[in-house]
Amino acid sequence: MFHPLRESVRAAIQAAVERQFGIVLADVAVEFPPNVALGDLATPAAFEIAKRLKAATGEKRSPRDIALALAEALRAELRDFDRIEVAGAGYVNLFLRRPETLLRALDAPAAALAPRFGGKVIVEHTSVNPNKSAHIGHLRNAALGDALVRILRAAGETVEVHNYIDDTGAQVADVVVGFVYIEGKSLADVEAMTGKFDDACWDLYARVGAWYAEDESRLRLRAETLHAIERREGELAALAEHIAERIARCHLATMQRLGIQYDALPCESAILQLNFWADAFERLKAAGAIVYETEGRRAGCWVMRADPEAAATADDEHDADKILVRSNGTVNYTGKDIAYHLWKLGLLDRDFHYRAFYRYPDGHIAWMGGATASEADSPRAQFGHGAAYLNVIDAGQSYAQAFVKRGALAVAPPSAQDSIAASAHIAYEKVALTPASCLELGFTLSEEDRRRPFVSMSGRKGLGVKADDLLDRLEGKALAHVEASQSALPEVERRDIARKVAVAAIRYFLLKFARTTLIAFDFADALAEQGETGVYLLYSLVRMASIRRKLRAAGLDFPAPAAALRDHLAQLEAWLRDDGQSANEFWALAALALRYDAALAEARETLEPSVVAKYAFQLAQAFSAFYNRHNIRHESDNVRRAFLITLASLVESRLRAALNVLGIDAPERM
RNA sequence: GCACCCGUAGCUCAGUUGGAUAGAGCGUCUGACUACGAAUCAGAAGGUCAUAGGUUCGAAUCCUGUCGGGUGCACCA
Repeated sequence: MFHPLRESVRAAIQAAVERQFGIVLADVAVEFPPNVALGDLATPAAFEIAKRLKAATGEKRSPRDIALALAEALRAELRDFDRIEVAGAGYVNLFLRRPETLLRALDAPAAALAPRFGGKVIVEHTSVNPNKSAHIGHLRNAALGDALVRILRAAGETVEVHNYIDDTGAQVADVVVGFVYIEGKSLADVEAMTGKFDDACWDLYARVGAWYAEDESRLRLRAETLHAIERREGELAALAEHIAERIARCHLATMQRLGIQYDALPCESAILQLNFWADAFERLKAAGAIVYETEGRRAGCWVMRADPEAAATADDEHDADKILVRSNGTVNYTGKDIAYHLWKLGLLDRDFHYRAFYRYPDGHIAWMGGATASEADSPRAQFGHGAAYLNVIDAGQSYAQAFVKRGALAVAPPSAQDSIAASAHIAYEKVALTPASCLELGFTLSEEDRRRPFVSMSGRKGLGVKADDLLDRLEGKALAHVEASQSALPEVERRDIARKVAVAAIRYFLLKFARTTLIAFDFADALAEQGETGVYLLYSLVRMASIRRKLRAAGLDFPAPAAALRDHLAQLEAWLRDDGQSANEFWALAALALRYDAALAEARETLEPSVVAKYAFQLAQAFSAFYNRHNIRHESDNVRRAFLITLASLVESRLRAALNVLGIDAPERM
């Protein structure tokens, strides 16, 4: 509710300022005061106006004087407010009509935002190399990406979710090498393997790393395997395909445990076979985005020029320009990535062939984008052609991602420039391990590593926290709680509750940090059930559910019918009024709940899910305090009880909406 | 060499486009359960916002320098 309100206040201020002072304020700060006793919205615009007036006309007018005039103008303009006051040196504070606002909000949706992107947004996330188990770092990527998808959808956007499968890379080749040259297995042997395949590959991949280190000439086998995979020849290629598909399925299953689904799984092998690059190459050349080097050490290469500023910083060691086509005529990774992104935006004439790869319990299908048409299973699958893309990729790829965007902008027609400009690399820092976590995992650390604040995970060393293992531990912990507190429930239900608690715990843990904050993973923190955790959030909703059950058992309504309150406006007014000393706790709670849409809007604007995570925790905290101070069930005054129920159900609806956007689902009990 | 990210309470982190008294969680200390479930709540102690300048009516936030930590700048993927 506060989002549109804020926008209308912003517009009113701009209009009033232009009319009264002849100043056009492009950005007007309309903020939430520190507490509701200072108003529901406030603007420090008078300070800015004073500065601009002085600069333009030399007229010196005090901010407070300007604020008084502005407040007067706003009073005539804005009708939702009870009063508009000037405070301090020049703040204009706006106070809502509390009873009316509360009653009106009961019928309103949690959020109603206008789409920001001009069409379908393609969000790519997860994109784990399909050669071993997913670990906690991959989980951060997926949790961020999925939350972003949910935020965008809640904000009215159309979203398509992609998970890129790099099925032809060195990492898959390494596992092939391990199976064939270390374990002496054939394709049939590998196909016959039972047990958790991704974990077997996890261990094998670490062994391959050590095996190469023993004798570096063995790296030749990787190169040979990579070539075989690229040519799609022989058993090595078939084995690679088997591994990649099987591990991709493992990853989808892991993510499914968290409730994360995908629409399309474009494969790198298809991009190569269908020769997306050929189209992209022509377009980039035609657009003048790349040039052919005829001299110097990069003679024979096609490169994308760095912008002039960056070019000036080039030295002997580092060129600023980016090579896309090597002197032997082959395209490199960045070039392929540009081609892939031109496809995402519908700027290539080629397309994948789709087959149903993974069916979710709810019937949703993840379509694999491959090179060959198969059966008739994909006639309606239509992917790509996005108006914009958002890539959830770790911050280490910022440099390459910048070139991808430049390539897309260079090729896109004028009509698509704006939406592509809105496309972005959603960069995030990785998850590292605290030295204590490494020791807990059974790894021995060097003296140097032991002293570091954190240690990077390494698939090659087998050092990392596997996603499924962590989820298992979380579920086990939650189950122990549930068995103690809900012993009457059947086991199926207890397990379902434990699963929901585990998902809430891990998702909140990964989303409460801002994207650019490096997470030093610590088992104690991740497994915590107290304090700022997903478990705490669930507990708030479980308490509401409990209240609802008790009230209904007593024949009372939850939520209370709004009609029960409409006839008692004076009473409501009294309950919601500040006491003169401090802000009113009821109104503070209601106003916080009504800021849900503002939090959602900010998260969408900044593409930062932690905004919603922090908001949800704050709201849950405020509700817990309210819960402890006021006993709803034992309230004997019918009207007051209806009032308390109304507040609780308002908080419940916004808290549930916030958790939904974070991918957290609350059980009825826990 | 250049670019990007980070430095805020003992620890882990938030901090609304520059605004009102810098906030949470954990940990420490003091209290509150025969319960609308204590996986909770109330309270206390704890900060020179790395550092030195600058801009501004106003700076944790913007600019510059310095220090410390991380990452990137391959004819690798």
